[in-house]
Amino acid sequence: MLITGPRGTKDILPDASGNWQYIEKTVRDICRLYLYKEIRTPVFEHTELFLRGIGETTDIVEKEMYTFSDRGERSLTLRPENTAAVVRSFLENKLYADTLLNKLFYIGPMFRYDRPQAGRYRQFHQFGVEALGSKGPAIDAEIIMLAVQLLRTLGLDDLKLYLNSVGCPQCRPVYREKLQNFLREKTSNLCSDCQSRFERNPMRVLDCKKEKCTEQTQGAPHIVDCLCDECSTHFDQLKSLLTLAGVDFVLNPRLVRGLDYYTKTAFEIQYAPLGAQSAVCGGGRYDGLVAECGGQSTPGIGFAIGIERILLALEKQNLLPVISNAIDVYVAPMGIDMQGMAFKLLCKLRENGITAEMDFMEKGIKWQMKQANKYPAKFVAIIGEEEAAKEKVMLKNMLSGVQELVSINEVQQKIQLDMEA
RNA sequence: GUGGCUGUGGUGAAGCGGUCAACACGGCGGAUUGUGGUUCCGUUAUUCGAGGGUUCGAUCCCCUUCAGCCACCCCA
Repeated sequence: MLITGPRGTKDILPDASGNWQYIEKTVRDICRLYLYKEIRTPVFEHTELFLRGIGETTDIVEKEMYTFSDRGERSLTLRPENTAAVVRSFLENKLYADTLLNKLFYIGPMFRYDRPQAGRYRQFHQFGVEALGSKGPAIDAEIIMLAVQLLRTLGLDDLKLYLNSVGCPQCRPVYREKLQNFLREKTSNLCSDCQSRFERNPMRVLDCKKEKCTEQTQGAPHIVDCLCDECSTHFDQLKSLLTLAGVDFVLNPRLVRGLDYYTKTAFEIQYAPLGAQSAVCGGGRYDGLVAECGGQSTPGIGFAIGIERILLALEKQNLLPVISNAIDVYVAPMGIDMQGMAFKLLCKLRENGITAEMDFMEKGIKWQMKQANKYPAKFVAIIGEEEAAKEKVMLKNMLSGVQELVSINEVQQKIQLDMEA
């Protein structure tokens, strides 16, 4: 039996890597436009970072992390997300000393021990953005616009932007208690998951998709009605900024993020045709995270986009660019004796920036012509005994079928002339 | 982690107890040994995800296992 790749991992094969490069390039272009700079952090961190950053009772930490001890008995974890690591790096490298506002992005693999499904892998890739330093709503709006513009640039519409505010340490406990009071006598009617959520994280009950739970939560108090003045003003300002920017959004009072560090703004962008994996982008504000990681209290906001899911969406909509294998010249030696001359020509063409290929399989002219046609090649430079004797090449234009005998030095000129035309 | 469906060549797939394991694409060879895209011909699965069992006989039935997909959970 062959050794297979681990469950939930996927090879990005030659035919698909072009699609990844296309997305990565689009991401980088947009980030340049918004002046977000790339940060690259390690794929593993001290386990402690995620316990503190993401929250010990979150599903990610409780059951989805790849945690192991290294040979020095350190507990390490393959990053399940990258915000905590960016914050760690921000503090460790004192990025706050360089500028008041740090605008960063990352793109790379993340790891979660989940049950695999289409659009859900154990090693998956996220593009994410983090802005550290500003507490005002304008940066929230910018971040959301970046996500929206990226998805639009890729050609995706039919996207829904859901928005909510989850409050801050001032107002959230007040809301939490209100919600618990509302749910208290209904707990017996909730699903078993929600019964345990009632104590631990009552806000997640609102997020439950089970019909009986949704029924019970009809008329539940909304957090947006319980926000403190600061959070409420922030939320109102964000909404008006987004309206000014011309983006549609849907207020979703039930939207709760799964990571503990979120405060105030929470948002999610969904692409409905992906079914259960429709959440294509998720993010929000995390004003408490930097302090939680041991730094000076610094506000922050960010989001992450799942690249596999974007790819699925683009495939579904037929929005992926066609990647061409076209080449300028195929050099075809007729027989092994001509190989040296062919190779010399090949090298010369490439030195001059001409996309060229030759036969490495030592096949006949017929096979080589077929190959040339497959790429397709604009020209084939045929080198037979007769041509070789004269230090010349039979240059065939594959489109017109016209061929002429030219000297080795002329090949390049002929091709460049054609390329300009 | 729970439940369901699926697993046949490089790919897309028929077959569902005894077949030579269809067909299509692709690959390779030829017709056309100094010339491609069309056409035609030939060839391409000691084997049906892996392991075990039932049976005279298993791709087909049963069990185990692995993997993928779908829903839940969670999330990007």
